[in-house]
Amino acid sequence: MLMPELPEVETVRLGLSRLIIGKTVSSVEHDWPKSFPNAKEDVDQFLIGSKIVDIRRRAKVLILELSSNYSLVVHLKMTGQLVYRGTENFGAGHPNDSLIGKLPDKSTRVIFEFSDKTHLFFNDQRKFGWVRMIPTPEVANIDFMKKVGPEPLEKDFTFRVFESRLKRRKNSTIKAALLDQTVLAGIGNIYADESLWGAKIHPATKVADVSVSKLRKLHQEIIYVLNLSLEKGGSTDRNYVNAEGKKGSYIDFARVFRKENLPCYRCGTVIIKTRVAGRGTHLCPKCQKL
DNA sequence: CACTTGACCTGTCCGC
DNA sequence: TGCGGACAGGTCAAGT
Repeated sequence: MLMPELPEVETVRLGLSRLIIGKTVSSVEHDWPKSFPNAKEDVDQFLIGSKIVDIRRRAKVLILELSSNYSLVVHLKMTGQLVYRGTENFGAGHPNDSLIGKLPDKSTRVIFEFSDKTHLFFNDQRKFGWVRMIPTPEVANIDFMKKVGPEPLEKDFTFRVFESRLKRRKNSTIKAALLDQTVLAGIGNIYADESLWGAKIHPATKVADVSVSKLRKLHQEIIYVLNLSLEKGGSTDRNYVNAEGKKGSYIDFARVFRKENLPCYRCGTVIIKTRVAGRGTHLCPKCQKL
């Protein structure tokens, strides 16, 4: 599956910003209620005929602001994709750097058509993701937005802030804490494993047992791996693609994620895969001791 | 309140 | 080849 985390969602945001800002929605089709739950009368009133005026991101959530003062709020969860197709390549085949062929396909849940006859497809194999319309001023009031932690790539994500947010999870494992979106925003399974390897911390270490020096290193590693991945257009593990349907390349630079049975880049010890916080977890048993 | 587990889904892979 | 079960892992609800 995919696992869109902060760098993947930000890559989609950048692509969509370039491709669809200023376009007017002319129609929408959807076949799975949970993928797009809004009532038809709201769609007709606040979506059809509205322009996309801005695209923002908070944590792993995308916010497509409409001229109607509503927003399309999108969570890709594990297998969601937002792919734009212009008229010139509508229904196009399968470029080498893409995972997507003709659209719509069997995982297409929502199709937005713009007034210039181009389309935005929301694909989601496992149907965990969703798109929903919310009045723009209310976006900040949804529960998730009120509870979500700081953005790790913003300047205000200092070590002090990180340390203070971790206090709420001092009895859980450091991996569970990194995955907790109320501690900090945007980390998922890939970047949790990658940053813990970088800081030489065993993922099952209790937060309270991680030394201050290792926490400092972890804070730096989180920022480092997220920036590196953003530079590489995110990670395509199985089916993440950007707004043009293209893959990201961070996975080629990954140091532990999906590296089980391969030598550790630092010490050559064989990387193992285990389970921590209910997730598949990759680590070097020599560099990352409990 | 802190923390863990199960549910939500579909597709793939592995062992028999 | 077919088939059952484990696994993939973001978030929320429900349970301890």
